[in-house]
Amino acid sequence: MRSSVPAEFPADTSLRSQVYDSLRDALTAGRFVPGQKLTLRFLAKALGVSLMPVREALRRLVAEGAFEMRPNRSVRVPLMTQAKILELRDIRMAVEGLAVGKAAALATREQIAGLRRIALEIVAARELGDSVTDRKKIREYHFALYAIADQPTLLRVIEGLWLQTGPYMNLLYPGFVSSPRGPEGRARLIRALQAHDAATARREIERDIGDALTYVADLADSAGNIAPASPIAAKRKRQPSKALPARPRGAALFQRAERL
Amino acid sequence: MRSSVPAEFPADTSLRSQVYDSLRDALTAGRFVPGQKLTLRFLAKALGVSLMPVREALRRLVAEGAFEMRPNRSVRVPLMTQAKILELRDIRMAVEGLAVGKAAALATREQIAGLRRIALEIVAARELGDSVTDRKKIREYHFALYAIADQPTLLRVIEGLWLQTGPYMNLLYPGFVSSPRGPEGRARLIRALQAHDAATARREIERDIGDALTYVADLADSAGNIAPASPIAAKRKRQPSKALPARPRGAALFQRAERL
DNA sequence: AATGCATTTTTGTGATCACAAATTGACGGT
DNA sequence: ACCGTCAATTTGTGATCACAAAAATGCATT
Repeated sequence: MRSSVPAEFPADTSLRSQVYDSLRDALTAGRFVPGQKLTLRFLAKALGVSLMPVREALRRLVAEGAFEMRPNRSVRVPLMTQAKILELRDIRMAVEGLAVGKAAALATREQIAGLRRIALEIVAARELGDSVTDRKKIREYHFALYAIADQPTLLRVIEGLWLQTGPYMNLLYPGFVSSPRGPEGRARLIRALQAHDAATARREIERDIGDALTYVADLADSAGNIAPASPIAAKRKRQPSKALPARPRGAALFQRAERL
Repeated sequence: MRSSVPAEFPADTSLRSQVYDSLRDALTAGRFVPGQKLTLRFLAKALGVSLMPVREALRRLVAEGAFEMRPNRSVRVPLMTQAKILELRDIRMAVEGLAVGKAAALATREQIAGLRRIALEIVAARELGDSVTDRKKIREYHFALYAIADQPTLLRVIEGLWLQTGPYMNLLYPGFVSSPRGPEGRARLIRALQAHDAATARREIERDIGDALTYVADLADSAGNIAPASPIAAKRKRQPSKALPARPRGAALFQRAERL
């Protein structure tokens, strides 16, 4: 009886994973300030749970590189540096390119049709200016694509990279999405999948990732980059705040996560 | 003043990280049986600590893919399947190839000299038949190489992949190391670094990883592969154990981690 | 005013406990 | 023998507490 698709997973109901989801969503939505220190008790109170679930969720996110643990044993939101974005760009191009190459060899007609449907939903959301569904569908498209490769370990690695890339992806809006290259690239990629042309498909996804993250990297200096390179520099008295171009306050960065 | 090497790190003294190290070492040394279920209380008693440090260490290892958590919320040692090894092979070729390509552009004379020294120590250990220092030096060589690329995020990803590959690497001994291609490959790679020839360096590391893990994958069927694809198959009565070539017992797999 | 020092508060860590879900084992019926 | 069923046990989860290290605060001295 049991179909290859397990119908429905039991879904983890533990408090720990709920807290994990909350923190992950808050992070990728950019609701934390880069460099912000996160204390267990603050998060526990904000989420209305005890320390334990927060401890475990936070530790997992640290292990996945979403947050970082200082030698002081305190956890903070990673700083946003141009170098890190470029690093993630190159890793993602390599790894997701690998996945797409394998997907090109295996893609079935149905899977390709599914991708095309999602691609249409993306342009629909974009025409409405609905950036939140836009992002959601972009993610859905990419992971549907990588799932075709049928490589669970590879997929895990990619998920980890997306988690680390997540906080930066807000910077794509609204400037980058106006570039009309996205839909064309997806169309070319889907055609390459149909033709089982692994090289072309791979080139397309690499260009996709490369363009987006290069754009984000160029913005990184002017945006949230508080980033002093050394902890020593951080001890310097606050500059008169005139040196930095007055951080874009509207850009949804706030000092204390008020409601997560 | 401050040199690029931070002299000495505070070093984490928490029980949690000690437990983490113990479990990681036991895993990569192959002291766990693939599929073995790990309970918190058993590990806590074996290591002489309470549940808490084991909980956190185990959770971290699960997040890193070293162990896997079943929907039942129990943790077990991942099964060893040929497909997974081939997956890890391809990912590692892509990612470590990327790192070496970057390293080739940056390698200094001193760094290259350091690599050559380690390469010599490898052949020395290998001549003595000392497989434990062999493995240690191989790891040291690879990570010294990747460190040249100076990409911390990339290095983290690679460490995660090595952690997942670790348990399989015992299978390289003693058969694979007798192949004399290793030293030659390292010599060619080092020459390519000197010439800043990124393409050649990359090709060499890919061949290194590819050869080793292809060899391991070929062994996977006959070795510890208990691996039924579906949990249903696992319920089948034990085969008369004649089908499998009597798992190499000397190879340090035992049912219960007696002392870790 | 700025700096050094002692005190207070905050924060992460590890231990212990209570509880519910899952696993195991025994038992009885078919 | 084969399987459901129920009880006993094991096991993960979350809460709470104690403690030590770290951070913040206050205060006195220069």
